[in-house]
Amino acid sequence: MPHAGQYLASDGSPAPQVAHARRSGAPQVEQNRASASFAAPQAGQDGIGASLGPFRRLRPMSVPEKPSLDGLEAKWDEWWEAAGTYRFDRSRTREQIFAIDTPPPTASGSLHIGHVMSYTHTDLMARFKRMCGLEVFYPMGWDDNGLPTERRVQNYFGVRCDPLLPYDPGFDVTALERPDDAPVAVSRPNFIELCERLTDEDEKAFEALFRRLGLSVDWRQSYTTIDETSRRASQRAFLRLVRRGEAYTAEAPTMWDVDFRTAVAQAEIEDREIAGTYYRVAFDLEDRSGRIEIETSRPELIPACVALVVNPADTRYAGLVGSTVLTPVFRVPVPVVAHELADPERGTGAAQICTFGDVTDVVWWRDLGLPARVVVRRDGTVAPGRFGEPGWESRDVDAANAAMATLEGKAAKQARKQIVELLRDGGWLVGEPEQVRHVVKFYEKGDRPLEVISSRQWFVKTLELKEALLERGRQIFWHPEFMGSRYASWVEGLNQDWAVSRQRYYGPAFPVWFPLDDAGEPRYDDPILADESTLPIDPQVDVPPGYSAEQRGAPGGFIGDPDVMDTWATSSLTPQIAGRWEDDPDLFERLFPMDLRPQAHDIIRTWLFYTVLRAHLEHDSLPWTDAAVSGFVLDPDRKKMSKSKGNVVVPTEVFETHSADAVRYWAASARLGYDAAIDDQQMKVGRRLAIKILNASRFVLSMEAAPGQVTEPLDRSMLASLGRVVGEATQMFEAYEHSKALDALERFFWGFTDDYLELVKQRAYDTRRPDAAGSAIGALRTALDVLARAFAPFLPYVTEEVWSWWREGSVHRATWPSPIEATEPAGAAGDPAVYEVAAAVLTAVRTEKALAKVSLKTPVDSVTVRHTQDRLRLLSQASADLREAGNIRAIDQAEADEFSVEVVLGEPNPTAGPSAAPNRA
RNA sequence: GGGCGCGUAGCUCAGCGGGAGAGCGCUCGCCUCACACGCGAGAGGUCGCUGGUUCGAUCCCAGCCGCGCCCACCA
Repeated sequence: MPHAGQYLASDGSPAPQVAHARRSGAPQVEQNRASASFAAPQAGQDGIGASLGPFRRLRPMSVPEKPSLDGLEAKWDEWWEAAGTYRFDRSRTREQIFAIDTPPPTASGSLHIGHVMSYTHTDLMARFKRMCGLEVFYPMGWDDNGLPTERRVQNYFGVRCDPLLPYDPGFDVTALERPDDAPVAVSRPNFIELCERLTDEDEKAFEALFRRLGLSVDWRQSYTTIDETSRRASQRAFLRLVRRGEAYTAEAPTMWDVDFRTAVAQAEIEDREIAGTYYRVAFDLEDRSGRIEIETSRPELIPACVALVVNPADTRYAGLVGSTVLTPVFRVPVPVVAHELADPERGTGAAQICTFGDVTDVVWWRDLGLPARVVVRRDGTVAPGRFGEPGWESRDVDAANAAMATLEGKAAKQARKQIVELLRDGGWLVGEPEQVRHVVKFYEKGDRPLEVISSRQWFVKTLELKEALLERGRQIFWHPEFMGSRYASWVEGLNQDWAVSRQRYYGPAFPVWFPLDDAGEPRYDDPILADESTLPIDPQVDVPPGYSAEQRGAPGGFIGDPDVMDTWATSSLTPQIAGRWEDDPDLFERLFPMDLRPQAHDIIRTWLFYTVLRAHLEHDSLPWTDAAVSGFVLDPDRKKMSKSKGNVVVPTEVFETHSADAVRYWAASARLGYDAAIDDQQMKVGRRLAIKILNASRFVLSMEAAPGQVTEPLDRSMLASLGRVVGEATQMFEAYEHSKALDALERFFWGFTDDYLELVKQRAYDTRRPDAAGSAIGALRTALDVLARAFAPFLPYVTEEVWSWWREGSVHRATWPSPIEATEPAGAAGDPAVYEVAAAVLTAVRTEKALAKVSLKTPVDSVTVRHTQDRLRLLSQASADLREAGNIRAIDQAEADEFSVEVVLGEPNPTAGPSAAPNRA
């Protein structure tokens, strides 16, 4: 990792060696800032010499002979670090600061090209705001806690966490013996150490990649979601939720992943369509007067059936509501009940209510006050039969338990197969099972359908806040605007409070203990909360106030809450964490609420939503004013990239192939909110632009004549046009339309090199006319100065390089150009039309030459331009330049309504040869 | 089922009430003293479909078709 300290040690010089004598002094942020006030060369003086003073003495115009993109990234990354170019100055007040709530990428696995695009979008805005004079707070965070890391550690080291094991201080993972390849059990503290070790490596790799991308992050502000600050903030915020009654613990049915063995929240659930089977099953009425048939895809839950439900308006079942049926196989008497949610159109119109098959079951169970008979355990297997016990009534207890014995220990699929046999044998299976595809809920990271399992969890109240949260959403400035509707539809669809506890290991613990009663049973309704001043704490290690360590687990003593927080419980506090909430109130006050939340659209319902929720509850405010939402990166066939498809683009490879500036150019061409295809061609275009900037700058700076006052109408016209473009780009940037800002600038720039440079080239060389030459060079340098700054957010490396050839400090601390500044050197504003019409005629001349297949050097005997009087008058002001650029002997004008150009070519240049000459190498 | 977005040149996309555009790709040409990692030019489109509003519609309105995404208590 390039690092200022290391650099000093190895080089002995206080700043990186960048081949410029003027950089031999230690770069200072203050100096850079001072140079930011430097504007374009002033009219009437030597714009270069006057401004550069000491630089000119030391090294008059250091422009490389053969400019290249090679090596720029390493060189400037190092220099920016040493110079502290992107360091945040915390002495600024809130109004002077632009604070960004950077997304902390999951530090487990690898960064992909989607990160590259999204983070580039953020960096564009950071650089723009910084150049506009705002002090940008742009930290980086790493999201290292949570399941992805645990899973990766398990696979990487071949271990699994066993919380019952004691810590082994001498544990050496490299010496692990793994007979049978089975995972080795390690203690929770040892497991966490492994998590830290692995994420630490990833974080280094991530930083290297982001530095290469040229993110203008202040790396001193970095945090991780497992570090002490994050844990303290998470625990503090949680304690306050509990104290305010906004979080509570309860035993309740929750969505549960049987593989990870943890509760999951609504936000982490996704629907997947999978193959399934509908079975029609008969329930006998207790009075033997008939049967009620239901359809179910989960017959294995029949032992957990507590009622049948029909719609109250369904006449087919009207007389049956209130009667009792016996469940098949298990002969459990259950009532027939009515509920609005029962859909007469589905299946037979009657359904079994089980504890619990899905969320609807929970609703019915709650609304109707039904008992619970749970048969699925936390690992997803069927529990032993308990029929005959209280609450487990059966008309044939032995048969019921015998049936359960054949199901016990089986996972859903096997149990289903087994019970279908029992149903068939008993004559309860009606007709043939029907194969269907149906939608089932999955944990987004899981492989098996979710179960609904009752367990004790911590919840944050969200349902009662729907309206307030919708209003918060309306207060956010969304970029693009339509992303606000995603947030709204999510909030509207909330159906459960946020389950924030996870039965996992690698995350902030709940700063809570539970007292044990005399029987040693935890009193969950009476938690002992940690003191805020002691945070962060680990309730498994630390002892609650008023207790001694020996009382842990003993009757009358206490136990620590064994769970950890949902990863979003921490990352929903990124503004508070990065802003050192409560740890550094002075800093926090200067940052919060922040300005910008950048992110991708897939985590609106998680990260964005939860962040809004937390700020609402804790600060009664929005966490930031603006949300900039990037789209996804698709492969060239517009398919989503995934490892399984093998179409994943590795960021380091595209940097190697195209350069970081080129990759940024591609990313900047994509608008916020819209998906973008990975596009090699677009990166090549970006690379071409970067190289063109090098060459054009070199060309302009290598002209020997002294820059002078910009007096020529064509020069003034070009600057007027530039001023207009700068104004447009500024407006676009402010509207978060970076791609349009880039487009406007790029369009101007190519015209600048193709037309303007060609038009004034000869004059700029003309030593016999110093005023005319000086006007061209003055205009060229002003344009160069403005363009370097305007392109700086997009192409930080190449713009810094060309800036360094003749300017002091960093271009990234220079001021964003203003339209006035661009046109100022021309005195009064020029008329953009001179440039426009001259370029149009030049193009017409070129067209003739191209169609005649002759060299562009070919002389032109005469050109007749027909145009309106106005335009012809403007054209005359550039006709000398035009004649030189097109090698034209005479330009005639004729008034006409329609623009047209007549070109009479002269004799071809004898050395170049006409198109007929086959003199190819 | 509800919502959002998108359908414009081979590709990626801009435009949006009155001339259909850019870049790439393609074709042709040019070693023009910054750049051959370059320069110049050309060809190429009933602007998804159908109606409506308008003097006039790619652009506004309605409906339809197609694609993508988000949301939803589809037993």
